[in-house]
Amino acid sequence: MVSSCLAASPNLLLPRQISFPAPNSDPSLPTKPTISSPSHLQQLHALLIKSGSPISSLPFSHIAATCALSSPAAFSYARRLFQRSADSPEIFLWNSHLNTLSSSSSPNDALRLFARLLSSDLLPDTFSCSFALKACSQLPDAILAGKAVHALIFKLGFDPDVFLNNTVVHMYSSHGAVSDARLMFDKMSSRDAVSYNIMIARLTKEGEMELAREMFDLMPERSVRSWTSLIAGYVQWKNPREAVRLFLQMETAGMKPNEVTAVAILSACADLGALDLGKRVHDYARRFQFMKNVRVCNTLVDMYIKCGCVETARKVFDEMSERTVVSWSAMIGGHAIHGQGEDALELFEDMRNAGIRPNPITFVGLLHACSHMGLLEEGRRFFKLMSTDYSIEPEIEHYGCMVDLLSRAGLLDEALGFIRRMPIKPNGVVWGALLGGARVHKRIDVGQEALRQLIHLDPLNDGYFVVLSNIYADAGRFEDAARVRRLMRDKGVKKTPGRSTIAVDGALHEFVAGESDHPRIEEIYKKWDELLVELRGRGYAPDTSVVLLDMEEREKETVLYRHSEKLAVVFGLIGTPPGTTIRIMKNLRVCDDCHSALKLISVVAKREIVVRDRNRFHCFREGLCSCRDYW
DNA sequence: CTAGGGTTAG
Repeated sequence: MVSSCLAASPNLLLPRQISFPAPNSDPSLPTKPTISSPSHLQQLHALLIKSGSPISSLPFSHIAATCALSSPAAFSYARRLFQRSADSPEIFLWNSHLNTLSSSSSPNDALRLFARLLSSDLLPDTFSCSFALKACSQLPDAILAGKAVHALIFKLGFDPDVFLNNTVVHMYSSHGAVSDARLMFDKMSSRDAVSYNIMIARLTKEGEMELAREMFDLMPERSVRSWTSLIAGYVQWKNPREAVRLFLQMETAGMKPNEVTAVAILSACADLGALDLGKRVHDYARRFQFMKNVRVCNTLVDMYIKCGCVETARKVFDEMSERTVVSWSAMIGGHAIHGQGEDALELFEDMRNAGIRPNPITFVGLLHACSHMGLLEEGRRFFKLMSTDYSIEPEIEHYGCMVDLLSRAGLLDEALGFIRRMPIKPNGVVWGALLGGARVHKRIDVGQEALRQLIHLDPLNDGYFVVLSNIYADAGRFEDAARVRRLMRDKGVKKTPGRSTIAVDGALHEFVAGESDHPRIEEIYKKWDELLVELRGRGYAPDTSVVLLDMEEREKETVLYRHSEKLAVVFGLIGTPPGTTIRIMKNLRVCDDCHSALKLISVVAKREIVVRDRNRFHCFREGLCSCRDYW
């Protein structure tokens, strides 16, 4: 036995009230090949010797891994084996088991082994402690155990070790103890890039982007991971523009993006509809063999979907070597928002045949597909199927989809009954779906009820007031329409202006309804006037009922002609080569008048026009829209 | 033998 003057003491170094799980005290521990008596081990050991096997540390560690957590007798036998291994110090073997266990499915075992190490006559070294901390980081309730290890590290005098200190910072960070992590970070005698990266990652998760940025700017040397963490943070907190800016800076700084960077930046491209950059990242991913990474492909598929290129998305999807539930759900949802309900449903069959289990998000996609295409019975079937066949209980999103499905199909009373019977409290999305259906089917009564609820649930959302006001105006009840607008004004709710963006020659151009500060606005107006003549010739009549302002008919028309999506499309016509697809993004839903106009423009100008609005995609081509006017 | 970043809906 190794003797040491500290031999009896390590347990005393631990704060009294903190205890590690006692060996074998956890009955819920998964049964693993435990060795109940030393004799089994001895047989195994004898076999090794007889077969002339060189007693390397490999069989030793296997023996020890199985018996170290078994009966006390087996444990002490294992220890005797440890001590006889001549070529490496005993602590090395402990550590290698700790390593295995800390990254296993039950990191608790690592803590149990660590506790045994502490009650032995050996002292843990920096490696042992780092494995114990890793285990603590992975266990949801192990922050106290982590603090105990931290105390031990301090008392054993390991505190100048940067590597170990980083593990401590990460342990606190992984439990969301930001201030403890920060305290440790500040106290450390020296810090490296990893120390900063851990803090940046935590701060971005907390949404503290300014602090994260400060750390990033402060750190002496930034690694690919530093850049990637910050970029991913901006993406997560819906600042994709900043993410892209940082990504371009990163390239300038000569850093090489890796798979994780690609995922983050593709996600930003999806948000922005930045197809050009997305394509560039796709090329890059191909060049550096990123395409075998499922997550890269999933995000790429999503990027193409959100940039209006379903076909390309589907091509990437079809060529993937491996597909997870995320891949299938993304593609199903993609077909759905592009109005390809049948493809979505077919893909679900393929998914089942591939043996992939759908999750709640898969069903959001399927229900979306049904509501966008008016597939009433299929929608009802999926809604039932999710709980009966897959025991997935519908969440608020699923209820929202069902209300959308029913009310757009004209079953407004059923939709209302459905809402009243919902086991969870309906939210703004649910009532908003009902309101949308009420507009389509001109049901003033239902619209009024929906708005009554929405005023409480989502009081600052101007869209609802606008819709109800539209319903009134459409029915010729202009007084009521005006009353809703007054109500809106009294409540201090401002109408969100419509904004449409289009990328031309790599630059993003934004048009705001009614505004005229684009450098080529005169050209745009002129082109529109020419176009208008042709449109009228093909039966276009401005539908001024969508204009809620109090003004003369003539003025209303002008307002209508300055809708952001029209301006953007016209700019697309003069700013891009003939025959190329025009891609627009809009912050609100496309209005009825623009919808009819865009259909005609696709014929007159012989262009495909893809519009991503708040809800879905509209692809205008040869006078028709992919939504089949059901939206 | 030890540490850090990522995907689908709303």
